[in-house]
Amino acid sequence: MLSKSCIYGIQAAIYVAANASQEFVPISQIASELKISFHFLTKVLQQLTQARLMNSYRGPKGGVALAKPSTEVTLYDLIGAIDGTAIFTECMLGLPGCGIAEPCPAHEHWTKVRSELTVIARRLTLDSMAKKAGELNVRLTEEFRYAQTMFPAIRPLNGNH
Amino acid sequence: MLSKSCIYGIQAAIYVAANASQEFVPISQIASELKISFHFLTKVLQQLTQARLMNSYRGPKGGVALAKPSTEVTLYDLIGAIDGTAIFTECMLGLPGCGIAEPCPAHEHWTKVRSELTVIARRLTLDSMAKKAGELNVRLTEEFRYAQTMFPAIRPLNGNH
DNA sequence: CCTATTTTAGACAAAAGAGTCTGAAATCTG
DNA sequence: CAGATTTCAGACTCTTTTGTCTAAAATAGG
Repeated sequence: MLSKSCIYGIQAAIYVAANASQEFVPISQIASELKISFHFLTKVLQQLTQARLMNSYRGPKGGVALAKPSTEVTLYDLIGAIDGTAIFTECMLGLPGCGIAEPCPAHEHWTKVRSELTVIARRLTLDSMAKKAGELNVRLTEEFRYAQTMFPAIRPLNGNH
Repeated sequence: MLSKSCIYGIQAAIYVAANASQEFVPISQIASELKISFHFLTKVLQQLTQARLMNSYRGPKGGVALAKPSTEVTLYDLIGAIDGTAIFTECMLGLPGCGIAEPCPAHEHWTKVRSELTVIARRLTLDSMAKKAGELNVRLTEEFRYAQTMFPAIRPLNGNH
C-alpha cells in the first residue's frame, strides 16, 4: 500500500506536529523515538523539505519543522511528496489508458474506493492525527502500558512508563 | 497498490474466464495476448493453481483453466492468492498492534476505506469482469479502435481490427 | 515408441526499495 | 577561532521484486 519511506515520513511528520513546542526537532530525536534508522529517515525528511512541507535548519538547535500550520498539512500532501499521487489516480490493474472512455474491467469499482481514499487523505490533517496520537498516549499511560509497537514517538516525555 | 505479479494474475484470470470455450488455455497464448513475459506469467499462474483457483494440464492441448465457475472466483481470492490479504487487514502505517484497542492516528479513516475495498473485492467476480471486458471489446471493435493499451487480452479473435 | 507441446522447477540476472556509512557544509557555543 | 552539533550529499551494500533462461516431467498424436 504505502512504501516504508512514506510510512516513516508520515510518522515523523506526526511526531513533529505533536512536538510543536520545539522550534526545530532534530532528526536524531525523531529517529530514536520512532525507532527508525537515522540516516534513512534523514533522506525521507529531505523529500519533505524539498516538497516545501518542512523547513530544516543546520547546526546545534537545528532540525526540522513544519513549513505550515499542522492544520494545513494533509495526509494527501505527505503521501504525494514521498510516494507520489499515483495511488490516487491510477488504474487498479495499472492499465495506462483506463478511464471513463476506456474503463478496465474493475474500473468503476476501484474508482469508488479510490475517490473515498482521496477525500479522506485530503481531509485528514497532521493536526488531527497528532491530537489522536496524543489521546492515545494518555490512555496508554493511564493503563500502565507502553506503546512500544504502537507509536513510540508520541509517548509523553515525562518518562514514567 | 497491487504488485505486478498480482496485476498479471488478475488479467490472466479474466482472460481465461473470457475464453471459457477453450477447455485449457495455454499460458503462451495468454502471455502473447496480454504482452506479459511468458516465463514470468508461468510462475504467477503456478501460484493460482497452488491456491486451487486454477487447474493446469501438461502437454499438447494443455494449459490452465479455472477450477471453479467464474461466478465463484472473486477479486479478493485472486489478490489473496498472490499478494496476500494484508491489504485487507493491515494498518495503513504498518503498525503491528493497530486495532480498535490501540488505534493508530489514522486508524478509523483507513478502516473505512479498507472495508469498502474488501466488500468490493469480495463481490467482484471473474464472471462480471470478463463480461465487462467483453463489452469493452465489442465497443472498441465497432469504433474501429484497437484496445492495445487497454486490455489486449479480451479483443475478439476474429482478427478484423 | 518418437516427437512436439506444454507445465513444472529452479537457477540466474537486472532493477528497485531499504538501509548503512562517510565526508562536507552550516551553525551555535564558548 | 575552535569544537561540537546538525543537515546535506552521495556512495555503498543488502533484500525483495521483476524478469530471463535452461532443463526436466507429463501428455497427445502419429
